[in-house]
Formats: sequence, C-alpha cells, structure tokens
Amino acid sequence: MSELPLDQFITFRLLRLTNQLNRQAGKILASHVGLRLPEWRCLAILGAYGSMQVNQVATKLSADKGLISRSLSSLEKSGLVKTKRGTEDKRQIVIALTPRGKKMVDTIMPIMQQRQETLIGALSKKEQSELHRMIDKLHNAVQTIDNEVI
Amino acid sequence: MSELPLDQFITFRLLRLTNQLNRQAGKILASHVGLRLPEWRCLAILGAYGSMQVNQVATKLSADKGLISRSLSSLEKSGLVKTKRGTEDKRQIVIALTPRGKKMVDTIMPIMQQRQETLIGALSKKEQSELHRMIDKLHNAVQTIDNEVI
DNA sequence: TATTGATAGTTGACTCGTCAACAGTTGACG
DNA sequence: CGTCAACTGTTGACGAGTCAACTATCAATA
Repeated sequence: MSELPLDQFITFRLLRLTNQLNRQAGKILASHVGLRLPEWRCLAILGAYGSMQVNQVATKLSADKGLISRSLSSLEKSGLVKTKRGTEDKRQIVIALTPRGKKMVDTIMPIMQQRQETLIGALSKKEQSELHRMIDKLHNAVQTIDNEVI
Repeated sequence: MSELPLDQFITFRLLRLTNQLNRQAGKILASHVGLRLPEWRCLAILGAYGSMQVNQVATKLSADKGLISRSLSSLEKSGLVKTKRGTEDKRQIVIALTPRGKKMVDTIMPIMQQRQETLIGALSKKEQSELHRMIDKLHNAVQTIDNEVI
C-alpha cells in the first residue's frame, strides 16, 4: 500500500485553504450584515459593472446560474437589487442595484478590500504575481486532465 | 484574462480553482466507483496511517468530525471499513480498512496520483515548493485576520 | 462516591456548489 | 408560415462543508 503524505497533495492543501477563506468570509458578512457569500459576490459584480443579466453575472463569477438565480432572488426580496424583463428579448432579466444596494456595496467593499490586502500582504509583490501565474497554469492543467480522462 | 477587477481578488481566484478541482475529483471518483469525495479522503488517510479513531481522521483531514462521521458510516455500509468500540475508552470508535477497502485504495490511489502529477507537472520544481510556501503564508494570514476582526 | 467538567461520536439544520429537468422565448431554415 | 434547435431563467435534488445540540462515556476532585 502506498505511503501517502497527504500534505503533499496540492489539491488537499488548496482545498483546506479555501475552506478556511470561505468560512471566514461568511462570518464577516454575517456579522456585519445579513448577507450570504454568493449574494455579496453578486452585489460586488453589479457594483463593478452596472446592470447585467442573470447569465452575465453567473459567467463573470464563474458560478452556476442556478445559484445566481437564487441569490439574486434573495437580494431582490431584501430590496438590494431590482429586476426588469428585457424589452426586446423577453427571456432576459436585467438586474440593477437599488440605492440601498449601492450603499451596501460601499459599506462592505472596503472591509473586504482590507481583508484582501492583509492576505496578499503576507506575500511579496513578486510572490503575488507568481501566485496569479501559477493559478492560471493549474487552471489550464485541470482542463487538460478533463480532456484526457473524461 | 484578468481585465475584471474581481480577478485581482486572490480569494476569488483560489475559490474558482478549487471548485474546479473538486468538481473534477468528484467526477473521477463517481465514474470509477460509487465513492464520494470525503469518503475517498477517509480511505486514503486510513490507507496511509492505519487504524484510527473518528476524531483522528477528522484532524488529519482538517475536516469537520460530523462530515467524517457520516462518511465513515457510509463506508461501513459499503463494507470498505470496519469499526470497533475502544476497549479501554468506550467512547472511542476505532476504524480500520477491510480487505475490500484496502483493494479500493490500491485501485484509486494510482489514478489520483497520476492526476496529481499532471497538475503539479504544470509547475516547475521551484514553483511547486514556492506554492507550498505561499499556501502556508496565506494560511497564517487568515488566522491573523480572524484575530483582528472577530 | 457523587458531582462536575471534559471528551468522542452522532445527528439536525443550514449554506454553498453542481447538475439536470423544465417553461417560455427567440431565431433559423425548410 | 411552422418546426425545431438554441437560449434564458427557475426549480428540484443532491453532494460538500460548517455549526451546534445532544448522548454516552470518562476523569478529576471535593
């Protein structure tokens, strides 16, 4: 039987790190406001890009459209976004931040940016750019495996 | 690839990568055998270290004991592990691989190791060790934030 | 020895993420 | 036109992960 130092599995260590990051982000959002993580991500992307369709939000976030649909629906109930059927294409639904939604983004974004800076502050500038590059490489490698195995 | 502001968020990019990795691992396990990801991780850790208690498995995997409890219970139903009450401490439950469980590990491990090698093969030796070091640094930085914010 | 506190494991409730089925709408093409 | 494929968004079902309440044991100690 193979002797396995599981700590050497990069997948294992990455998973552990991101679970930790998600847990923390969730706590920060829940303590400051009653927002859930995917909801915050929707707000952030709408704040950055302005009005978008459901599909566009999902694509920008690399997230599932089902998850985004539910998140936006919840945000609408909270009055943070408003929705409107597309005028030409009646399948589409256009999402926009309400004034309250904009204020929410302005409140939360600095907190998350501060956290972000503390995080990447643990790495030198050189390490930061290398990390981004490595993530891209791994991203591509995963797709290579998909093509081989599946 | 990084023209959107959110792409600069390292948390965002890491999350996207690990979601992709988990999705793939799940597919591989499901296609080869009817194993779920946390179940496989339990098998792997038991294969590497031999008999352990539930708590020890959870600690080694940095996972929640509830999740591990359910996974092991499912593995027992499948006949891949066997459990035994501790003789001295009757709270403890000692988990061990069955012969079928051992065989399962020997079947799956090479597949997962192959995948692992393809993944890290996308990085040079120097990058690999740097990545491990960066993950450690980020891991520590998260805890720093926990102490500050919460 | 009886109480109290810690520990091992189970279970329920909830969020996050993925997939697939579905209804409604659009557009291309015979 | 009418049909059919493709697309938009919603919904249901389930796996993954977290937290907390609960039980049963154990251990310390008054």
